[in-house]
Amino acid sequence: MELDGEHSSPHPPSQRLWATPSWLLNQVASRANRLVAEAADRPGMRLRYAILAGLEEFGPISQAELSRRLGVDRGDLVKALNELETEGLAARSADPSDRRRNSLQLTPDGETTLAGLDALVGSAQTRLLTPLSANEREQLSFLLRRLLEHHDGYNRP
Amino acid sequence: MELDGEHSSPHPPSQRLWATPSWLLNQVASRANRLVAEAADRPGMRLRYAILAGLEEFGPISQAELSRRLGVDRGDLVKALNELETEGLAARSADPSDRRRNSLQLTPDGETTLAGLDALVGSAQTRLLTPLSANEREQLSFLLRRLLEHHDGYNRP
DNA sequence: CACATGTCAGGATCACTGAAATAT
DNA sequence: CATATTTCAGTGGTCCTGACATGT
Repeated sequence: MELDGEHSSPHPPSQRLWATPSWLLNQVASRANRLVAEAADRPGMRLRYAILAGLEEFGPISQAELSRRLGVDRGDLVKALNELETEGLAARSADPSDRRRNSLQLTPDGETTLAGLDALVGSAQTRLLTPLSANEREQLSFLLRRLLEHHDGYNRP
Repeated sequence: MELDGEHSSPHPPSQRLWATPSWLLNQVASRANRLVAEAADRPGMRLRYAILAGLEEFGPISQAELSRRLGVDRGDLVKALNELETEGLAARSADPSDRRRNSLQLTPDGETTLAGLDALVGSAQTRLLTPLSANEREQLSFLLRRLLEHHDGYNRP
């Protein structure tokens, strides 16, 4: 017996979950991550892109500072930077003014890689936001930024 | 030397990341998860809550159907149900019309547990959405639901 | 036979904790 | 001494893949 009616109905999600923003956020974030992952078919793209973008934008910066501004864990940053450094996309050098710190910088190869990633990530965004109008996309980003500002960004105080 | 100016500036995030919705989504989802986790100081809360809420709402249902409607992995559902069953919050029984299926149901204990979780999760939501007006909260949920509907919900076709 | 279901094993990313060594 | 930075080891949750036995 097939009982078709039970599993052919396409969508009915849980009203309770449908009404809780944190659930919606996680579900949508999950879809977004899938889109980014399949655009650049390499793992760990989110963190890599964030680091490269941050390095380009913030110039020479220490790891702790970068960690705070990106809202990324310091330990995870270490691992990612090890990879990026061996691939020649980022460089660590000693900070003369504070010998605890590494001074991080983007390499030329890192710049070009970042440019390529920009395109990939951008295409994933447009695919993610397909059902929304330009106004609605701006609204969404605006609201998310407001939330992020309030629950301020840093991992470790 | 303190170099105060470098790490006392509160916020400056990356403009590039600040402009990509998928990044914002992940960051906000992360904050939301932290709030839920510390409201109910037990791990694995998101999945447990989703299952209990789904069971109450969908009545007797098979695991595969529940997995689809919640957008949750089938394998992870098995593990979580094992726990919920040993704790007496959910019950598996044989579906007479299709002997492959388990018929899942909430126990009375599961109902009361769900009610308690509702309060905890709810308080986490209000804390998450603090900076937004009622209108804006509805807007946010609306937009997220639209995105979720478009990139439809199911894990496995 | 093809297909659905429940189950299990394992990998990969991500967020997080705790601690150590070094420097301020 | 207290604090900050880098680094490492490890945990747990979520997502995903592949496989298997069982039933339709």
